[in-house]
Amino acid sequence: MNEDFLKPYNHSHEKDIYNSWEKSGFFNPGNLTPNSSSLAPRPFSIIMPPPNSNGSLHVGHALTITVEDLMVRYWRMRGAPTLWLPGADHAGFETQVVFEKRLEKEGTSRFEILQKPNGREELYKRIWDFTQENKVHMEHQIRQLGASCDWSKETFTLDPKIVATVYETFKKLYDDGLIYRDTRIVNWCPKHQTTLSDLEVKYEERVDPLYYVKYGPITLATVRLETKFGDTAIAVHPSDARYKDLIGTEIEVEAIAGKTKIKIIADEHVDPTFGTGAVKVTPAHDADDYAIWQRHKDEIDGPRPVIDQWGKMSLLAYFADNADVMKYEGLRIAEARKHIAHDMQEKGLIEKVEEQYKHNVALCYKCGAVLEPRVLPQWFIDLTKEGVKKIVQPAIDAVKSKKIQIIPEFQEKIFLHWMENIRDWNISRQIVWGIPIPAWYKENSKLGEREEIYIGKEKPQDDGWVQETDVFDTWFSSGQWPFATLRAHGLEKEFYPTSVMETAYDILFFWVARMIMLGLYITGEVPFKTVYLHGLVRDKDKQKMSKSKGNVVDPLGIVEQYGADALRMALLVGNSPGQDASFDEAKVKGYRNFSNKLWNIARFVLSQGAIPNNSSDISSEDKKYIERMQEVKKEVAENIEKYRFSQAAEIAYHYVWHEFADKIIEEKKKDIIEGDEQKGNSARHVLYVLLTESLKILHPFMPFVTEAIYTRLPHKNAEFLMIEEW
RNA sequence: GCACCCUUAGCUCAGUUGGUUAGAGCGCUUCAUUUACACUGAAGAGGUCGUAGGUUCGAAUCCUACAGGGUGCACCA
Repeated sequence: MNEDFLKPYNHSHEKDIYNSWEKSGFFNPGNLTPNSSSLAPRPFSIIMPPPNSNGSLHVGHALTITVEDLMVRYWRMRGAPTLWLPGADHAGFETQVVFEKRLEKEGTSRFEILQKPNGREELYKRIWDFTQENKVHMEHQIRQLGASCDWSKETFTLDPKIVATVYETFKKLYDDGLIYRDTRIVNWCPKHQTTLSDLEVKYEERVDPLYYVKYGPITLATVRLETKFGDTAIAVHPSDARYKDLIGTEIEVEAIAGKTKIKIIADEHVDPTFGTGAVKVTPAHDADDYAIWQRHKDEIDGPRPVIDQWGKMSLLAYFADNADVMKYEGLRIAEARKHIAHDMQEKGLIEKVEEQYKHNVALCYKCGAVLEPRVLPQWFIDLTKEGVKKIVQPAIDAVKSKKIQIIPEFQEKIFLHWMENIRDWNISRQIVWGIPIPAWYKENSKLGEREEIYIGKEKPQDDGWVQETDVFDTWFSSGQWPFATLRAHGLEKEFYPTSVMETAYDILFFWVARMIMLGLYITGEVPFKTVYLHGLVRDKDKQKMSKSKGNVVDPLGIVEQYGADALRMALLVGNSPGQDASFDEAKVKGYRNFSNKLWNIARFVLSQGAIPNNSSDISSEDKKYIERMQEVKKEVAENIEKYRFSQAAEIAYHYVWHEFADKIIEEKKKDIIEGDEQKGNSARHVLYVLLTESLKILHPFMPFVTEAIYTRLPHKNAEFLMIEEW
């Protein structure tokens, strides 16, 4: 036995194999020569979802890499010009949150740094360095998983060419009247001091007291006592008999602030069955109330903010002279609410309290802070203006007409439902880490008025222009990723639209929907023909992996222990699209054993003397074995092409272990030992053929061990199994 | 509130145009014992495919209702 063909199979040479692949240049489609199976090669391309450059890869990334590499290796062997373009995402808000945690540990904060002269530049530079470190680390990890992606095309979302494309898109949207800067009530995270899009809001059920507050002749129910200082009206349903006579009048109210007057208005959106059927209207701190004000602008005052950007009471503007109110100044919301409740109860202004009132609270999806709605000028993409469904409708049509196929199919309904109810997209973020919005405006407007705007990086000639300091929502740039990356490398013509977008279902709206909309808007074509959505990888007990639970599986630790091949198989088998999977190390171990099984098959077959071309004298029995193998190969190919990866992997696995190894080898062993020369040679031939074909069949799933064996074959068609003809 | 997904072996899950004895990994039982491979082989136990109806010659698979688990969207103070 060859000295380097030792048992058991040692996966520690995976790195060497990867290096030789990468050095060969065959990850780059420009270096591939079409093989004979590719009579009419259609390009196959995948843009890798760029991992966030703010940490390490998790098992979900490993699944992404596995599934994509499987397709890429398969199509490469089929002779298609195959491009897999890797990248990394600066991941604006998310990265800044991670970095701010680090600053917290250092005993400082982003706000402290921003106070310094050039603080913004310093902070940006530090986060830049942080992401570049992570990026290098992640690239290394992606290699360890065996990803046959074209590193020469690697792209970062902040590369100058990408930023230039993002600016062009923004300008075009603006020129088409699809971008506006306007004052709206938006989601504000008081911890991280930025607005968030509607998608970045998570709702959580909380139990809070519901206060029934006396407003003169009316009693109304509210949780948010502390916003009462920003009330500008009371609203009731127009047909509510209880309040009919009061509608349109001003009532006098005894309150903490002393005697005040407040107007009663009628609005269809008030539910007469809730509470007392009357609702206080606080346009500055509630989205619904803001909407009510917009419908009654002529009758009542607009937003009267009494809570500041840090979530503290800010009453100076309206109550400077009122000591009874000013004593709450600077208190946090929760604290203020308690004090106010106490004081109002003392004054007999609270009729009753429903202590166990269940309601949903809006939280920041990333840090869990309670969001405070605020009225602020922000940049929006108009996705709803009547007759301007320039962006949304083509995306809906593309999916409905199956120009884009979504796998699994049920996700299509979820996609369409969201798209059909889409709202305008707030793309401005008040953070430093991101692509600056290239705009200037004149600060001469009041709430609700449009101001003069100039789009461009350079300051306009005349005076009075203020530069925008907001940056884009990360998803605005990553939403352009397929065409932006291909353009940056001059590959749009050859590879756009891409073949498959493979990612987790939890970013269907965040990312996939935006890519479809922006891709169609800019290029007129879909960005990809198929969307394959994999499920989330949970831990052994079906729990979501998280650092705080301490159940995060490090995929690279698994790779070190069992090999990337084993991890890949474990992630693939039993995994179906759109369905969450749980990660079990025992399963990985099982497929590690399979690597060893394959290795030993090869050791045996090669030790018998490999006969590759035996044109004559193959027994009819052996011919059947080859035919059977061809069937299996076809089945595996069909399943891969239909995106049934689990099936494909299982068929390949079952064939190689339980048919080839367990049955055929045992049979042929007898022929070699007991049979005559002809029978023996026929057996040697069929074993060698089945071995080489098994290597091909398994290569997309288990690239390392198959390549390691291929290297040791006495007869080869190609330099690498990776570029063998399927 | 609306929608979607899941419910199959002890555990985690496959099972895609409805069709013979329902599969995989791990676990379990018995046997084999130095073999290409113990990271092994052979044999086996274990399933009313959530419940109740329906369609059909035939249902884990299609339809309806219900129950339990989960997710998304919306949200009325």
